[in-house]
Amino acid sequence: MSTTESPGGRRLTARGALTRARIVTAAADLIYIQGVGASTLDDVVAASGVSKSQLYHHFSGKEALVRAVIDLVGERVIARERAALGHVSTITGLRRWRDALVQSNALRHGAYGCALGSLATEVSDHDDVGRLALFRLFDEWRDLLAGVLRRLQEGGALPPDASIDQLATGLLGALQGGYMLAQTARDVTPMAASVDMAIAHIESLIAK
Amino acid sequence: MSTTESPGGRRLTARGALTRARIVTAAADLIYIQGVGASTLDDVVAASGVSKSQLYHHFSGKEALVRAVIDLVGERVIARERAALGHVSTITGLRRWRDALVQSNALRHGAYGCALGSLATEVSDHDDVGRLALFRLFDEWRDLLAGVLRRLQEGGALPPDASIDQLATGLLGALQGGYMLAQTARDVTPMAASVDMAIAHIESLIAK
DNA sequence: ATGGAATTGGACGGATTAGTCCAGCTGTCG
DNA sequence: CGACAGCTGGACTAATCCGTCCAATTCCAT
Repeated sequence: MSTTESPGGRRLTARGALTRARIVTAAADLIYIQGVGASTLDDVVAASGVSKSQLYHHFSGKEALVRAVIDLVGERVIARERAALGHVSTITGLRRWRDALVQSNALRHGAYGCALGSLATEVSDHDDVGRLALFRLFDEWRDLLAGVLRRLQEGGALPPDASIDQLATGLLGALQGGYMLAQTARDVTPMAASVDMAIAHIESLIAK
Repeated sequence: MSTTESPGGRRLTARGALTRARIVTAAADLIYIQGVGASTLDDVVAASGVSKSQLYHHFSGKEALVRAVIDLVGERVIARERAALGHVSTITGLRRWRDALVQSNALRHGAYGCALGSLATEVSDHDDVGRLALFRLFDEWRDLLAGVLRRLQEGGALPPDASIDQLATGLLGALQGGYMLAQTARDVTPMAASVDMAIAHIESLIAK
């Protein structure tokens, strides 16, 4: 499940695990703001307050570190989305989910985009292992959205012939595209418009 | 309109212009495939077959080159979209536009995503001038889509109270998000699903 | 044609970056 | 407690990358 390569069967003390975690969280923060390419290992060393050899003790190189960052960011996002979507079964709940994302993105005026999405565009064409990890994360996210839609369907709101998976993919796509447009505009508006369109479409399918 | 800084009032011979163009097109190709961060100036020099000093003769540095690439890629994309969308006034025409994009993306199995979109996520948080250029390009693209929707509206297909601009933004957002998911999945399917959802929504607004 | 500006070639330098090495410290387990 | 494996610190290297310099060549205006 995890792409992190914990070197073969090595022991890991509590202190080692803590150091490792400090490195990954510092790297994740840097990468979220600067991007993968602009974040150097020296940056990570400085930001995390560990030494170079510790970094190379825990990771075989930059690529391995980026993969660990993907895992961490993925866990964070999925945990957040699971909490937000896990029990939603109404259109109102879906709109609340939208509101939270829009508000959170508005705080930074659209900057940085989606932590997972930005990672995806920068990593996907360059590291196949990382790409696969991101693919699985997006799939998990899509599944959470599909769960909401399925509950809507089971509750009779959505017609039985509605293609849940395609709708969930479209919803996630609209969100991601909206993030990107908002990042470029430094304004949350296009992100809100994209998600709203997707939700409006789902609403339009609801039997009146 | 252009972000390219042609050094103050200098003359530019035909040969100079040709060299400049060779540099920018080579850089654009490299960046499309490798991304901005992974493309070095030495790469550009090697790929374009010009010398380092020529590059620095025509551009003040990497940032200026990237901005020129944004301009070039932007012109290409906008020209393509203008040709594809400029006179579309039916849902059928919109679907044909979708088919062309999906087919083209399918040829590369989703790889590389949208030339403009990938550029946007990598540049937006790092170079404000480049970000603004990209913002204007996306706005122009959105305008082309809005033109189609407006013609649909004027033809009576779309109701007069439909918010053309928000629909165009949603359509563009769905396309961009679809590109990103396709890039991560190395499969065009999620891109098709995203755009299809947006088009289906527009169709659902059509008065029956 | 001829002087000056535009253009070209490639070697070079300084800074940064990824990655190495090793000596010493710390924790764990018998 | 003692030995061994994990862990830490930071100096060090090799490579890469951005940017500079300058001499040689080509082009344009007069």
